[in-house]
Amino acid sequence: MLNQLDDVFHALADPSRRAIVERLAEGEASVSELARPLPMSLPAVIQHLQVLEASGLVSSTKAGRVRTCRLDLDALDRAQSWFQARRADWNQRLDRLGEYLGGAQGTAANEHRAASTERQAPSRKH
Amino acid sequence: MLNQLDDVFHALADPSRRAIVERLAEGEASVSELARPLPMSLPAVIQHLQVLEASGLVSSTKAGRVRTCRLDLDALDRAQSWFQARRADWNQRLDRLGEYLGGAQGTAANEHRAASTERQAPSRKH
DNA sequence: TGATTAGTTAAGTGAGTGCTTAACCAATTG
DNA sequence: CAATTGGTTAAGCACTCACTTAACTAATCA
Repeated sequence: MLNQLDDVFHALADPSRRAIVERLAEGEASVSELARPLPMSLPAVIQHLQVLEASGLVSSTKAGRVRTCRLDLDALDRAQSWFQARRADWNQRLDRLGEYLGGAQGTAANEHRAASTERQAPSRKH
Repeated sequence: MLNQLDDVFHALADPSRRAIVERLAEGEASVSELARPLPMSLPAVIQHLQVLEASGLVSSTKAGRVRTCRLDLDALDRAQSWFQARRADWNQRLDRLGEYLGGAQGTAANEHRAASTERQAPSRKH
């Protein structure tokens, strides 16, 4: 269960898979709907979907002969929070640096500090 | 220049490279400082650094015989904004869905809407 | 000066990726 | 029923990846 981050980032490193995720961010879709805009065979798309499912970004259910795919927003948020953690580290270092340089507000270090340190709200109450 | 996203996500898909980025988020470091905690040969680390530099996440300069590496926070922010765009799509869809269902506030659709749609502040003034 | 330290280049290897085509199954339609 | 539609599996292939060892350069130190 640990380092799904490997799988998530690997999944997103492919432009076709990102296109699928972008499509699913606008709503559910069947396998062939997802395949239609992509310049490759159906089996290739299914393989991409398997990668996305393995990463946890996408889930799907089959009804009759059509499989419906949907995005797992929580998985997306979990990946995003890695970036936020890096930015938090960065800001913390700048804060310490600014303090060390003897300044209150308005020091050179604090000039470069960016705003968004806050975590996003949880996407589900459940 | 387009789809640096491929390169950035590919770079971050490797745990050793993420470890390097995490280290650099706390401040600059030399090649051997970055290599020390990693269970692999120095050339392997250098190859990872080349991947990170090619992605734009890391830059470096050489002074004497030591190369100092640093994180490019802007590149990190650019990658993060892809996630924010997906969440924005998602929320927009939920909004439309909620509207369609005839509700104002408090509809089932709006219940699931998460907070962070805003873009982060630019990290540099320039 | 010669030894050490910091980093780099080159070549090779085994495992994994992103596709393909061909064959196939199972639900739905005429 | 047979034909079509939606999806799946399997095998193969060119390419890339994450390492390795060995050999090397250049800056600094004793």
